[in-house]
Amino acid sequence: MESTPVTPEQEPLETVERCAGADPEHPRPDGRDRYTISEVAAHTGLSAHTLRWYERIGLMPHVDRSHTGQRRFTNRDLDWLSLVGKLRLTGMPVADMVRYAELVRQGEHTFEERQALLEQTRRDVLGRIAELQGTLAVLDYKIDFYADARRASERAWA
Amino acid sequence: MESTPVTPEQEPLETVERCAGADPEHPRPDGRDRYTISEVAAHTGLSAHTLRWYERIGLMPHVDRSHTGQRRFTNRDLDWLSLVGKLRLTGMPVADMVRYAELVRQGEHTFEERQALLEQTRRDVLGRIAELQGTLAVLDYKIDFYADARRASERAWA
DNA sequence: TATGACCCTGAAGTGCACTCCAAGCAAGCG
DNA sequence: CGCTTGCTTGGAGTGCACTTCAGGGTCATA
Repeated sequence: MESTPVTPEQEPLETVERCAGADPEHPRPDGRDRYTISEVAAHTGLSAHTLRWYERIGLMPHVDRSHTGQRRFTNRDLDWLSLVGKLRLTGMPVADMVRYAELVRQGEHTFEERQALLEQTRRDVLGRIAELQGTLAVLDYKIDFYADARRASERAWA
Repeated sequence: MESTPVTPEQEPLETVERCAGADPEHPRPDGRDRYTISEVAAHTGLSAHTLRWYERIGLMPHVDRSHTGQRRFTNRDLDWLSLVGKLRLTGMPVADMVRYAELVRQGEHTFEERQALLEQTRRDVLGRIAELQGTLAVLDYKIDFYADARRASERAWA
């Protein structure tokens, strides 16, 4: 018995939060729009604990509740979590994601600041990729060294 | 007054630990071979605390001491730290670096395991780069969205 | 209606990689 | 000689991102 009917006019939360990060490997459980916390946990790979914690620290845009107070996540929440998952993969600290969530809550006049935040993140990601590629050079150098040394010592026994 | 003369025959520690990760941006302080902890901190960017901590957890191959018990790092230590720095950039956990350091201490018969460890690290780095590139797609998508939206709203005022 | 799986909360705990602290020794300088 | 600066130690503290706990309430099904 779910008391709260789906309010058709929720705050906008921008279509942009909807379409990015379509996730083909975890197909959304069919046509429903109200998921329990464990369903969302299974879908996102986050633990139920983590989902509650995200909500507490302001990283979720106000999750719906059933008449008895249990969380009921919507498809919009799933979309948001998919974006959060991507931002987490960038290495963005949680505090910055909370900041971004705040900006989204504040409406369209924060577009500029949101864009700036994502552009900074983009630069960080590019830098990190470059760093990692730098480590690959050293890794390859040393892997080759060990491979050569082992080949040489085998030849010595032949 | 440095008591311990530089023992010419130290344990091998393999030439490979010497040559990888030559660091052109922090030129080594000229021809010396005995550095204080703060010199090494300045050179590596690590704090003196961290250098002591590295030693305590077994991530350093036994650092030399002056007659009064102060640490005296050698060029070999600097080389090792430069490698450790690279491994740290890969995201390798400290525990794994300690494992690698143990293998180095144990001598040449651990070449195979060392190679395997670095190859696993290499795979991890490649995976991480792919992840990051995946996030770039989402970032670019959303940055474009905000840029377009802002351009559109500017046009609306014109 | 009873049972077992699921959900709720606030608070405390965990693991990682440092980072800082207190108390003390040692070297160089006026 | 005193002062400052730098080094030593063991142990405690920090920040982050969860994770677990204690002590309950709720839901579906037999």
